[in-house]
Amino acid sequence: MSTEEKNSNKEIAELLRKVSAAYVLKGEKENRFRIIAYEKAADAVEHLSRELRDVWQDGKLYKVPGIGPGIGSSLEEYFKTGESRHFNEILKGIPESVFTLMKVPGIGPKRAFRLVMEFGLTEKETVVDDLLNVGRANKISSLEGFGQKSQDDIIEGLEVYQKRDRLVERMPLPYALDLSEEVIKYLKEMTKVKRADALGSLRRRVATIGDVDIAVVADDRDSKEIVAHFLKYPGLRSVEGAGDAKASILAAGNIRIDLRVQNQKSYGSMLEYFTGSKEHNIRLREYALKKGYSLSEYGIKKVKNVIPAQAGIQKKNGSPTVPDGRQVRVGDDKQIIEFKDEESLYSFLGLQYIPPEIREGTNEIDFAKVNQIPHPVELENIKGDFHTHSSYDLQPSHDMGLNSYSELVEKAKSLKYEYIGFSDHNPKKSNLSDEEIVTIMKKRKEYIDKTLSSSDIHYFIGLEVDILPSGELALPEKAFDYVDYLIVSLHSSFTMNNAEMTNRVLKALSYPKVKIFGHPTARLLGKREGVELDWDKIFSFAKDRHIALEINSAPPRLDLPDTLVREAKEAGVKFIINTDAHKVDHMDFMQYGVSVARRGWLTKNEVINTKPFKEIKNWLNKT
DNA sequence: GCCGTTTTCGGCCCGACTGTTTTCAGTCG
Repeated sequence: MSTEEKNSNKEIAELLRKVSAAYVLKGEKENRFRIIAYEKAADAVEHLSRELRDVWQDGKLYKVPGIGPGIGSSLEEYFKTGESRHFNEILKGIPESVFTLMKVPGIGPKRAFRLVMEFGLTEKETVVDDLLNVGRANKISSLEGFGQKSQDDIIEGLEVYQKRDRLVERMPLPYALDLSEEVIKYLKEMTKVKRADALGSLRRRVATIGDVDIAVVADDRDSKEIVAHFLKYPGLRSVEGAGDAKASILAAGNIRIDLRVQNQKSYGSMLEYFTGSKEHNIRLREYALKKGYSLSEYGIKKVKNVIPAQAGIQKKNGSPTVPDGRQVRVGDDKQIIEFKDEESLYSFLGLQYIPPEIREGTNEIDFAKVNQIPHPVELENIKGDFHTHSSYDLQPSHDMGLNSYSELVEKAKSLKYEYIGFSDHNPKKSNLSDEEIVTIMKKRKEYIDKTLSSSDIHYFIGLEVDILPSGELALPEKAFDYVDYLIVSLHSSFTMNNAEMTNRVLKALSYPKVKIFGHPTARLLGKREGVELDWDKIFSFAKDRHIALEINSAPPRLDLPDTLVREAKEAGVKFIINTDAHKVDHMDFMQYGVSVARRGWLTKNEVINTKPFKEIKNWLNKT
């Protein structure tokens, strides 16, 4: 994960943050908004779903929000020549070791610069150790503006950094959800806990989770007791910090868990605020400010002339209801308006309710203003699963499943599905002749049809076929007669360049009966980055040929990633949400794929396996 | 330095905590 290739988005975001920090050092006051601008640009680059360099080459650099003429021209120069004179000028005189120290908790740009300069710690490789030595020799506390406590905190921060350096992995969503449910269950052992929710990235169902945020509703007077209970959580490894109404601990695996206790009256604002994302909150506050409201985790304050939103506004706390469109002088009314749920908060601001999954600060607020937030697909809409692996032995190229076709069918029935598709891996090509493979496939079809002849659920016979490096399929075409559909996916040779990989995939998608592109980026969360593809080409091909992009629900995959899902949706592509189950229990993973779809703004209309059996048959026959 | 169904100029999110402080600076989420 620590790849910092030249011109990667990660590297560029880091560069922009360095420039931002440099402006802090040059003068935080006069550069205040420039600093924010660079930070915003860095965020935007970091969250981009494709390489900024490619965006630049497509001539769309200035379409990236946060990149304007100033930063943009510097970046162009950087792409062309490998450096930017402007960035160099700003960064001049700031040793690299300063930026290393800034990664230590509790050390920001100013302290980092000060410490590096005071003690001459210009070696980037050793600066953490060097500063630790200086601190242990009791030399920091005598600096002006530092004291004993500062020195202790810095030493502690350095030690944490050293330990945590290699452990900053984020965990896949499903594991974090399990952990949060366990903690919530533990908290609810106390009857004074009226309600507990997992917030933050967990509630937004982000594919990987850094730390677990949990909020609790309780009376104010009970909060201390609840915090104390939390600090006795059996999975606790250490206490990071604890106050009256909040605390954070490290659980096994160095997972940070934050707890906050709040009363019911203002819980809506709390939920919104700690659900985030940070970008969503900033945009929501900017939007509120334009309407004359200041937003915080406690509620809303009026700050100036108020033009209320169109939809009738009900003021809480006895404030007068303001008729539509009338401008009202509120003066210095500092009263805070509280919201017990999020619906009333968004509605107060004249916004449609925004589901947590899409609160990412893209353009959800613009959509909510005009009531255009689509109704997201739900788990209950799913009518079948097309990616399941059975224990039928067709000498497959990869892992077999653990359960029989009949058992998969039973599970599908228990999930109230209308249909199920079987997609074992293709027979291993290197061990078998084409004729042998055809025979195996024929026998398999006969076996399935015989075994399930009296089944009261519809089934489809499919196969998951490897895309060979050449783009050919690892299945002879004569065997296609024995399947209803094919899933094609990448299982090897992941490191081709973009153009080669794109051609490879397009060729694979051109074969008859190919209806699904399985786990399209082939990423493995925390282990392997996704492949490079020209997504525009893939999307338009898939759309024209009625090929569905898979959203693979398996916890380590969650692939296609949500940002690409949204782009594909805008390109008119259809999707299918599958589990890639290798045993019946895995079929319960469907909820995670649905979360990815929701984060990609999908409604059920764009998800093929929400359609009834008849439509599925039509789709399978479309070419 | 960026940005605009209230602006091409005049704005730019909000609050907590902590420490070294006589009113604030730095860091964090």
